[in-house]
Amino acid sequence: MTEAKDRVRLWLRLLKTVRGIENDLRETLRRDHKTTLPRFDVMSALSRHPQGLKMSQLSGVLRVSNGNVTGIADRLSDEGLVERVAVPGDRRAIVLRLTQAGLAEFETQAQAHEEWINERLSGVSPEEARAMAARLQDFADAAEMTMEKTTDAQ
Amino acid sequence: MTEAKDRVRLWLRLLKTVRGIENDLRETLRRDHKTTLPRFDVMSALSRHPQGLKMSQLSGVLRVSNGNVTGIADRLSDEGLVERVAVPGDRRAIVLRLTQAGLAEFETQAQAHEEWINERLSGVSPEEARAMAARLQDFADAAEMTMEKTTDAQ
DNA sequence: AGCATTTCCTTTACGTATAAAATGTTTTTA
DNA sequence: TAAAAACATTTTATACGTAAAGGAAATGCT
Repeated sequence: MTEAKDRVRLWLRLLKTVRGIENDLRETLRRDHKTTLPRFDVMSALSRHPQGLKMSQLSGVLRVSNGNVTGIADRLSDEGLVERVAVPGDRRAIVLRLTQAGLAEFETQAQAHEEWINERLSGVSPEEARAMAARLQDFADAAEMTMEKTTDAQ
Repeated sequence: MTEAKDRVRLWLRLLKTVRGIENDLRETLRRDHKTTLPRFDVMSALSRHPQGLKMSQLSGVLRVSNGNVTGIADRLSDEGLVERVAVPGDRRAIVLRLTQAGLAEFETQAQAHEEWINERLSGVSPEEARAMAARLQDFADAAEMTMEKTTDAQ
C-alpha cells in the first residue's frame, strides 16, 4: 500500500527531475549550438564508433525506432555532419558515420555539454553522484532480470 | 575534471533510467488503456483540480508549451473525457475540466498505473525510494536557487 | 534452383513537443 | 478614451517519436 506510494513518488520525482534538466538543456543546445538532444545523441554514438554504425545498430544503441533514426540522419546529412556509406557485402544495409566536419562539431558540443552538466548538477557532490548513479544502475539491473524472466516465459 | 565526469555519468544514467521506464509505460498505457503518458498527465492534473484549470495554468503546471496543451485537450475533448468551459469574467480564458466519463476513466487508469509502477520499481525498497526521492528533491531545490540567482541577474 | 522467410531501411499516419506568429480580449497608459 | 501594452489561447512550421506497412535484398529450406 504505502510502499506503492513511495515508489510512485520516486517515479514522479525522477520524471520531473529529468524533464527539468532536459528542458534547460534543450534551450542551451538550441541557443549555443543550433542543435537538439536527439541529434547530439546520434553524433555522440557515432563518435564512439569511428568506423560508423549501421542504421539498425544505431537505433538499437539509442533504443529508438528505425524510422526515427532515418529522419535524424537525413537532417544531419543535409548539413554535412554525417554521411551514409554503402556496406560492401550487403546492399540493404547502410553505415552512418561522422564526417570530418561532424567530428569537429561534435567535439566542441561535447566539451560544452560536459561543462554545462557539471554546472547544472553542481548541487550534487561527486561522491553523491557516484552513489546515486550506482544505485540507479543496480535497480536497472534488477529490472532487467525481471524483464528477462517475463520474456523467457513466452 | 573527474567530478565533472561523475556528474555527467549520473545524468546519463538518470536519462537512461527514466527513458527505459517511460518506454515500458508507453507500451502499457497504449495496450491496456488506449492512451498515452501526456494524456494521462493532463487528466491527472485535472483530477487534482475538480473545478478545472485554465489552459495557461495547465501548461504551467505540466511545464509544457501552450500549443502542446491545446492539441492534447482537442483530442481528449473529441473523446468526451474533458470539456472546455468559458470563464465568466474573461472571454480570453477557457477552463478545462474532466467530464464524468473522464473522471471515471482516470480513476481506473490511475489505479492501474500505481500498481504498474510499484511492480516496475519492485527492485527498489520503500526506504530506498523515499531516500532517493528526498535526495532528488534536495538537489532540485539547489538547482532552483541557482536558477533564481541567474534570473535575478537580469 | 526456387520460393517463403527474414532482415534492413524507408515511408506513412499520427501524436507529442517547441518557438514564433496570429487572433481576439483585457488592461494600462498617455 | 484612444493607442499601446499585456494576456490567453490557437495556429503554423518544424522536429521528434512510435507503430505499422512497404520495397529491396539476403537467407534458408526443400
